[in-house]
Amino acid sequence: MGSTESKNKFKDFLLSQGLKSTNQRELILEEFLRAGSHLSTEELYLRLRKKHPRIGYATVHRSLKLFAQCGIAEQRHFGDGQARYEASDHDEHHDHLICVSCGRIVEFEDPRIEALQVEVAGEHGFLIERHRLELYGSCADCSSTT
Amino acid sequence: MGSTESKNKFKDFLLSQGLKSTNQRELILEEFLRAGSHLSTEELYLRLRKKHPRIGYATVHRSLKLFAQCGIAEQRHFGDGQARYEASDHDEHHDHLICVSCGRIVEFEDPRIEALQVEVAGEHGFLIERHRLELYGSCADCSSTT
DNA sequence: GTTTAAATTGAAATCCGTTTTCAATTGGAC
DNA sequence: GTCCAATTGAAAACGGATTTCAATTTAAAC
Repeated sequence: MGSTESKNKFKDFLLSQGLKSTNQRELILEEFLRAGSHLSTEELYLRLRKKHPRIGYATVHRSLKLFAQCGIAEQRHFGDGQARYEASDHDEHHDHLICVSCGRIVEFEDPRIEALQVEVAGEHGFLIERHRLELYGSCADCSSTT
Repeated sequence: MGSTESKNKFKDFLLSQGLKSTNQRELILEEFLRAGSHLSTEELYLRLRKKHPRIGYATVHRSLKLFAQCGIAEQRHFGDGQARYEASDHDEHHDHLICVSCGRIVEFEDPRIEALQVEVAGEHGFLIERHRLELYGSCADCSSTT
């Protein structure tokens, strides 16, 4: 999903919900899209504050929740105790590789794993809605320097 | 890992770490092993308090952490914001199916998925230490009643 | 059994990320 | 411009996890 597309989708969402388009929401969305994925609320807030010191943490928090509701962002938890958000790309689902040493996060997808998940769930009578697959380990850089 | 085995392992662990074997720790471990898996600290604490009103939440919390350190328990997070603990079974790793409707948690394992994980990680230069795979959906009971 | 030093306990306080409150401000329909 | 509802930011509240600390218990030494 492109940057313009996300912005339009968000505007449509605001309209459809009777919500207002504000300067803060535009600034926050722009920085969110620019900043790359997997940012925590805190990180996005700090980035924004550099240029726009009058934006409050609560507004960043609320905006990220709106982005998630509207479908242009997704909330993730990688076990470090804080929520992270990434821009959605509805065409392609993906999972994550997380380097336990440097924190690098790499996205991947594998249809074979997805298929097996459905199969295994079926064997237990489950109908899958969503899943979470995270692989924790060392990335190439961190493995070589040990 | 049997109940007696876990108790012995915990005693050895306490000795090796210069920690003390106490009445509370024994009671908490017994209830933990009896209660079945995926309990939160709160849940275990409430169960214990029925028979032993003088046991404090902090002690339950600290004991669970010790169980995890010693290897007879593992901490899990299923996205409801609180940690859960399950008795370890070091022979057999497993993942989880979680029913989003009734909260039922079913364990499963699939070597084919595990193998693919290693393969995919390798393609990205990662060496996997551990992973987390959770499938969220409706269990048979909940699917049929809708 | 008594003494003693160190570990443990439980209640309460603290931490820390998330979420809510509320008075002041802003958006946008009219 | 007027008006009402939505929004904002600072601060407070929240909730689970963790720590503090004085009192207690453990178990090793005597």
